[in-house]
Amino acid sequence: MSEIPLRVGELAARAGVTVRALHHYEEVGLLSPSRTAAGHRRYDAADVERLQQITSLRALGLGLDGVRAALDAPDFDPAAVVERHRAALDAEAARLGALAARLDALGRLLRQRALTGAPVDPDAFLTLTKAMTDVETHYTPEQLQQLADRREALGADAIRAVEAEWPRLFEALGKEMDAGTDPAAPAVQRLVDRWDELVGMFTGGDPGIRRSLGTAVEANRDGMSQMMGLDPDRMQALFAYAQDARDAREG
Amino acid sequence: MSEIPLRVGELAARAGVTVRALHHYEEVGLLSPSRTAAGHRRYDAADVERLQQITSLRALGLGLDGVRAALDAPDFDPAAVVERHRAALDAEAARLGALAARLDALGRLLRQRALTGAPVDPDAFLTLTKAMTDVETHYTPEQLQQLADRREALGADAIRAVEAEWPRLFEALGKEMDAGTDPAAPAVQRLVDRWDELVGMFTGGDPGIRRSLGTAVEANRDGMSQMMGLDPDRMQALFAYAQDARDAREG
DNA sequence: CCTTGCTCCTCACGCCGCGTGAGGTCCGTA
DNA sequence: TACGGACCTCACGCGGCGTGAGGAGCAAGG
Repeated sequence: MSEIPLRVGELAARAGVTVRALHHYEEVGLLSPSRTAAGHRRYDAADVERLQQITSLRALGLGLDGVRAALDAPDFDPAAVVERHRAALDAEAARLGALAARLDALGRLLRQRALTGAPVDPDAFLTLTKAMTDVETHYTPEQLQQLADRREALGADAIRAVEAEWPRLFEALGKEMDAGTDPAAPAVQRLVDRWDELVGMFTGGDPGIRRSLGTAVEANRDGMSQMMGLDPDRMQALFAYAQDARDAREG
Repeated sequence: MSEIPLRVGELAARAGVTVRALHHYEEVGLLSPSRTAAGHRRYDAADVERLQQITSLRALGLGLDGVRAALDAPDFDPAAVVERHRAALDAEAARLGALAARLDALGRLLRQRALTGAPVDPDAFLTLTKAMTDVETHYTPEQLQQLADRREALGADAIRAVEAEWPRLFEALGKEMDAGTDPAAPAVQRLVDRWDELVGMFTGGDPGIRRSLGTAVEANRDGMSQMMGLDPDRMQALFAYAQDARDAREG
């Protein structure tokens, strides 16, 4: 525990910061050590303590301005600082969460295409990505939040199960359609019921979200078919067939 | 749906980006429109499409380098890009989470001091902050993660309840100590049992974490007493009294 | 044809928290 | 006195634009 003032390198090593950072703190007027005659910096005990405070506040994620405010302002409300900063953190976390959601969705789509053997070349990737961001524009921020909540509530396993089921469902329904089965037939009805059930898991039964989903599909058939790994025309036909089945059910 | 090439301002408005951004994309070689004789930029349909791809990829959180890689590299693996980027996002989220945990802990301490009427002047704030970061150095990253998990498992309400209980517990135990009650007395035993119970909620019963907590307290009595809103000497005395009670229980 | 008012152009600095040299000086020890 | 290491001061770089400054093009009205 030497009491003699420290030189930059020594202080840097002890405090776990770089020499450059110490220089920088001095440049911005955060920490101003005394100098020797030759101009070498000397950090005394007070400087060391101030540096510790600086690093502590920095560890909270405060910017150097915030640190200066906390250290130099005589009137400053710690609780308010913590709260404001916490709010900023939350906002940032939300932003990251949104990005993560997008990436996850994209990852799901890529996995799906891998499952169905669809090509995943760069072009498809770009189309897919664009389709995804397009779709987002059809939901309000609140709805997107609801969707995220819904996914979290369902859990990753359930989502993966649904992902795996979709292509099979499409294929099965496509076979019935190709075979010319009556949309009112029980086999078709079961498939379409399951379809609606899966969609229901996704929408959480919210009619607003359902409507938005509808308009999103309407507005971007090509993108949606990309997302489903189907040919646009075939998707169109499948949707119509499923709608016939629903009409037959109700009427 | 005009098919004529767009001017910067128009494209910017439609695509939801700024003119400066379009200039920038051109500077870094991402999007190079043709020019009129006078040097004004003209964006044709291909340029518009490329911009859409750029904004889509940017919306995933990719940097401009990443965007260029995705758009210009003929061989590039979408899944790998998504996965790598997702991993980076997770790391960032973890960093934010750590910050949030620190801020929450600090917020708890500030609330606690407000409860007990202890002063929350800037100095106390700084000491507190420093004590917190000091304490962290006594835990391994794994242990810190465990503690975070534990807090999440307990939930905010339980934590708040515990927070409110601590000062009362200290006060009650302090009264017994001041009154000279035998540490083996049932009243004291009950209080110390509750003490250990609360600590157990925090540590999750992990002996490693308990040891680290012990060394942290040992190493920084002043800081810890700050965190508890007690005088260091009184904290010391309370700890000794509680230990006497534990010894009496076992022996 | 000229003016007006808008859009466009090209520099070029600023931000945030340092990292990373380059080129030169000082310090402690042999 | 010589040497190796620690120190010094510039000064640019990063990422993704924001924000002027200062000037020229463009469509429409007078």
